[in-house]
Amino acid sequence: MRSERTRAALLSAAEVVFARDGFEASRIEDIAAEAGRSRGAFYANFESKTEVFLALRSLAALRRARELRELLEPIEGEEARYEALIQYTLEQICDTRTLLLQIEFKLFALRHPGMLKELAAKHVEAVTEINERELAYLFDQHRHTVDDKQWMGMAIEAVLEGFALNAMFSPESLSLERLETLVPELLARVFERRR
Amino acid sequence: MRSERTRAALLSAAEVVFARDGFEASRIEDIAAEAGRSRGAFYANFESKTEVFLALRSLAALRRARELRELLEPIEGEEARYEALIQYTLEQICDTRTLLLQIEFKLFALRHPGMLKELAAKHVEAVTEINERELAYLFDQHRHTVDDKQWMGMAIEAVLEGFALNAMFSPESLSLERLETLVPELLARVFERRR
Amino acid sequence: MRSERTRAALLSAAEVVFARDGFEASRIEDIAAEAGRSRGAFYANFESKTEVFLALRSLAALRRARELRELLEPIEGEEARYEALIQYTLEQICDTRTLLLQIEFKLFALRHPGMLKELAAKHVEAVTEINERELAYLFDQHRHTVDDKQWMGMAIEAVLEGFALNAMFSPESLSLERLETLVPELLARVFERRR
Amino acid sequence: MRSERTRAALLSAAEVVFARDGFEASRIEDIAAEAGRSRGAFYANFESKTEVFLALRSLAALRRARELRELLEPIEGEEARYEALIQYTLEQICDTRTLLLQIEFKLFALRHPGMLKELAAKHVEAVTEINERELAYLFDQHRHTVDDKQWMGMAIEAVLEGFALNAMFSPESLSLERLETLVPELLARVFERRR
DNA sequence: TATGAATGAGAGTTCATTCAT
DNA sequence: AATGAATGAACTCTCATTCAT
Repeated sequence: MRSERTRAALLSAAEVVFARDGFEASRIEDIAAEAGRSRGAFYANFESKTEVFLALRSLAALRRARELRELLEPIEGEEARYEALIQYTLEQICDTRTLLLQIEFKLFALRHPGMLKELAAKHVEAVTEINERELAYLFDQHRHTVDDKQWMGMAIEAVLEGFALNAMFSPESLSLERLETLVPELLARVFERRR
Repeated sequence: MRSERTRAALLSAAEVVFARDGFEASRIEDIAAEAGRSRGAFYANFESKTEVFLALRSLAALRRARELRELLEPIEGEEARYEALIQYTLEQICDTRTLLLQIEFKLFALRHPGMLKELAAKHVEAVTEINERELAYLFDQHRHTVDDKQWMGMAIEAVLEGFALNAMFSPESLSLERLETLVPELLARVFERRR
Repeated sequence: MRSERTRAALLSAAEVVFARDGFEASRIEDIAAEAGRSRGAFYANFESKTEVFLALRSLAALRRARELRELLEPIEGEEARYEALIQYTLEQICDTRTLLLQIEFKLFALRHPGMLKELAAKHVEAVTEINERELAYLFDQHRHTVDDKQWMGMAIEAVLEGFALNAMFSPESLSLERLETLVPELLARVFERRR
Repeated sequence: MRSERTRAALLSAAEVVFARDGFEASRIEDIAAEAGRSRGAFYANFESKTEVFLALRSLAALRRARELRELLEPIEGEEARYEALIQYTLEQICDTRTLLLQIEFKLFALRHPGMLKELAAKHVEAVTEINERELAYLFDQHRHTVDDKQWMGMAIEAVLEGFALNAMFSPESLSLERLETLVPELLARVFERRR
């Protein structure tokens, strides 16, 4: 269907523009232009600026779940899987667009108290579900409760977002090499692993 | 002088409003109202929204340096000082307003490429200077270079900002108690300390 | 196309408002209202107040050239043509809107030194081109150089603008009848004609 | 008195600023600064922006009358006086500030219909009075009525203003030398003199 | 479904004017 | 009389959204 492709193009464009300019400063016109479409096409596919922004988040969660599954499924052995997971997480730090969008998303939620509870719940659920479904077998089932998985997921995001933001802000101080040794160490602490 | 008080009131109000609404969504009118002043008073004291925002950052850096000095000066013994420093840093995570403002500031810099280099340099310098002047004697002088102090400072900010943002976003997942044990552990890693 | 009509309506309205209120005192809102459109329609068609103002000038020059051609083409004989030209020029003095706009335009140029050179050059070129193309055959080709045509064109404008402004200011002192005898005499001097 | 000097300084500054920027675009702050005074000093001496602007006109008329008297009184012989008068008038074309201010004044009057009648009457009266008192004996008393003197005065202003404006706008087309031959010729026509 | 002209609320900013000092 | 901080109305311009096509 024509509109399916248009919708996808707009979402993709929105991702670029929101990450680049921030939610507030992003203009519908720029998103439409980035997608090679018109303002009208935007409003034929989405209710509002807010709607696309939030739609983007759901997609990102789905994408991450799929990526993780595809990555870990073929790997044998808990240790190897753990290594792959850490590696994947570390790589995420380079996906600045997604991380920036995620920071933006959380700031947005914070600034719209009416939506905060719902947005946070949905987000945490998505994160935890990934952990639960994709990663459950990585952990000693007795050591980690559902509750553990929740805060661990959020803690990983906290580390990723914090370092991504600051590395973008001052690549001189936080070089990629530094991150490559530092971030895995911190993540290991979160997972309560000794390396 | 009247204007001295007005300027201070406006800065204080700007801090509240910028943290609450974000830089882009903040309206001069709201800042003025929060300060009990008029829009005109704002423009008599500041060139633009951007100017106050950046002025706020300089003040925050100064404030942090002063606080740290006042905290550590009277404390005797390296270990006690380190404990106090970690404690102070942990407490900062509760100063959500300042942390939110700092995230906002870094996003702002990222989105104004023309200013990024300068803003980042100034910020890193401030952070490093704090480390240099206030914290130098805390560390084994031979183990840490100036370069170390730079990235360590930024890494601490990364951790603080990441966790502050996510704790605000989802206090259910990242409760204060959790942070109180987790964050010091991570900071210890950054300082390469065993606890 | 809708926008074609809107643009024309806005230009027409701008002419009225600029002449009535002056460039500086003219409000976009008034121009839009005069055209029966909204402020937004204005900015969809023009970059700024300045842009419309200058666009108006180009149009006026074109209009004048066309009017002159249409007037003089069908007339046979140099003397008859000269009479018609003087008549046309005299009639222009009643087109107070255009003259007021022209004064306003020259003041604008004077007060924007960065644009002055360019605006003046373009204006003089337009005036001279009219003289060159439409009026060349009216003059003894050996007596008038291109340079002559330049200053003559500007001198005519000087007389028209000066008298139009003062006649509007004080119609009691400078009545239309007075102008009808005085202005042609002065123009004759400019053209170095005896009547 | 202190305030006398302040008032004079402000008037003088206003002349500069109004001529340079036009009435609408002129800012009280600029006038005060040009006079080395504060906004408050301005409002201690004048009611409003409009008031100074109009006050300036009265002063200019007085100044011109005095200048003319001082110029012509010592000259013997009608012909010599006429020459001096023409010379004086021609020189006025170089006093662009005054002429610009005069154009601005007439435009202002035109755009404030409520004041137009009164302003025009006062202005024409001033011009005519100069002619009447200072210049009466220059003319053949039987040839020129009061009415004549009125329109002649205004016609001279029309020529001066028109040429001054256009010479400033495009000095390339209307050079000072050209004006020096052209303007006296036109003025002679106005005075119905053969040269 | 898609276009893009048009809307209009609302933003940042300016500045004539007021007023406490 | 003079200062200059403060006011607030009014301005230009932006942009999410609507709507005729």
